[in-house]
Amino acid sequence: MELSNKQITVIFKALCDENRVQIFRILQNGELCACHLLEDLHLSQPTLSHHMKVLCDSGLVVGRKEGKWMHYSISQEGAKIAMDCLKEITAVTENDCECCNK
Amino acid sequence: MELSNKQITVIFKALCDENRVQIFRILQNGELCACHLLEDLHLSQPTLSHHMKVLCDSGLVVGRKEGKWMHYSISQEGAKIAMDCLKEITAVTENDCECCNK
DNA sequence: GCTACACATTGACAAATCTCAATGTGTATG
DNA sequence: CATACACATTGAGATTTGTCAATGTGTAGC
Repeated sequence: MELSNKQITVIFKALCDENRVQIFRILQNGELCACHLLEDLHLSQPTLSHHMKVLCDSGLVVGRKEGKWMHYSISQEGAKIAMDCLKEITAVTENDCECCNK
Repeated sequence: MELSNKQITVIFKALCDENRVQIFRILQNGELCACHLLEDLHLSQPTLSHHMKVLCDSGLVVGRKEGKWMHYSISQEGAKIAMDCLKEITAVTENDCECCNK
């Protein structure tokens, strides 16, 4: 699967904000609904909702609706895609540099 | 090694801009100096310099000065740290959710 | 249907980011 | 030392992002 540069930025934007990183740490204990996430974070409800959208767009988090509640959890499939993507984008072919004669 | 939320955001900011992702793709062929990177990108020299600073700050890219030239390359150590970090932050302990009785 | 609740969306503002022109810094070369 | 080159830094403008108050949407319970 070949991802575009744009798609890659969407994935890793999930980890470019301190509050979103903190959300990952909280979700590591398992699936949680938004109202419980809100208790652990110093954020307004609309701001949390915004961050959850960014996280879901990245594929690293998935939401599951159940009645009034939205349950969020870390996606292992999403994590694997991000992992593969990171591995692929940092892989090198170890060629020599044409401009430094090493 | 325990990274702070802030440190994690610095690492993954490297991959949050399309031009920077493209720089990774170019550097996959091996170390390159800034002037050659500039040839392959539709960016001004100051803008490239800005992006290279963001990349070096992330640890995913390292710069090596040689006379007038700065040679940039992907850091395998940095890549490993980012990989470990991604793995750690997306790991779950598989607890049940207290609010959905599943 | 009315009310309460959980969450999303909208709108507005502040802060951060991306970008480039201009300028600065350090290095080689004549 | 004067010039040219490679790159960094500064400053300014445009865009994007993070944030919250206000409002909208859908669901459950009475």
